[in-house]
Amino acid sequence: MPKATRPRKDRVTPVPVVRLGPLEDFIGFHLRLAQEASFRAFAQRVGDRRLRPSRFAIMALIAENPGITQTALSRASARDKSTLTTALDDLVVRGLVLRGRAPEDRRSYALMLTARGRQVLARLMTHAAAHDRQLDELVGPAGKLALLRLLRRIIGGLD
Amino acid sequence: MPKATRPRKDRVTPVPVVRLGPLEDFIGFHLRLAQEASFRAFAQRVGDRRLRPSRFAIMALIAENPGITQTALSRASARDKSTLTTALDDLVVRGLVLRGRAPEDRRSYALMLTARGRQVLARLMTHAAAHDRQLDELVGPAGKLALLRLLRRIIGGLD
DNA sequence: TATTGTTATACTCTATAACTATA
DNA sequence: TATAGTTATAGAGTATAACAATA
Repeated sequence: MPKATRPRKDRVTPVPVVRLGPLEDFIGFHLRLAQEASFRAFAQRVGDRRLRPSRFAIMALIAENPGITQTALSRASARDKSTLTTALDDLVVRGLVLRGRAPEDRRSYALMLTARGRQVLARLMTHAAAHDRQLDELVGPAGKLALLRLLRRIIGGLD
Repeated sequence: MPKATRPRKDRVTPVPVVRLGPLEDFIGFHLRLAQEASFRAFAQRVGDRRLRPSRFAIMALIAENPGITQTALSRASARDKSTLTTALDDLVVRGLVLRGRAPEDRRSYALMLTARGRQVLARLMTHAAAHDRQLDELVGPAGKLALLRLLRRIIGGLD
């Protein structure tokens, strides 16, 4: 370990950090950094650039709610319906999602996963589970429950 | 209230909700929703589309670390340096940030706020404080401490 | 050789408004 | 009139790679 003998730089501050000032105590700032870090770690785990967390969430929601309409899905994922159109176009073209017409209301679509979509989702789900286990380990079992509870309060309270 | 007499639709499920399935327990999914909700609420509070949370964070970090370089700032905000270039170009053009050459290393810039930048930041800071108070109320005083601690673990653990 | 910052480029995500087709 | 979804369009945000200046 040759690095062990490297002389430390003289510093006024103990570490070469940036002072956060008021940001230090802002929940919003930390939410952004944590979400960003989580996003990156998940994307890196999956590898495929075209299967990012947002696509994973869409597919998971369709799998859990077969026949869901695009509008319902857009509400659940907090996105405008036009945003969903683009994402679903991509998933349909790639043979992962099926847009079936809903017979009872011919304005809307009934979304479903294809067989291939279910396979891909299963693979993503193992990555997501592993990713979430990594997060669990960082915060501990009690921390996970507390964190989810606190995040849900924020999500529900800022409607 | 004429709606009071509207007959309820027969539903198998008690409310027209979307089932989250495994997402229900994923930290990453809730981080995204919470960050999104917080982002929106802050942006709405500020009004100005060109002063979003990311710009606010940049300005706050410069104010707290006058003379900071772009690279140091990019690390603190977890963005590539090329991303910072664009954002700083905008802030400089608008007269909020000053790029001064650092005499000791002429490759880098020493960033500072202009007088106008300090004024704008002060205004943003009051919005941010109000926004954070709103979040505080949602999670409670003990919840805030717990939440910050948990988020820091995630941020620090996913390097 | 390595680092700071810029530029060129491209891709994703997002939303608004106007549109269509149905209801 | 109202709703589901599409399209056209635009704007942020992000990153990679190649580059010039400096160390």
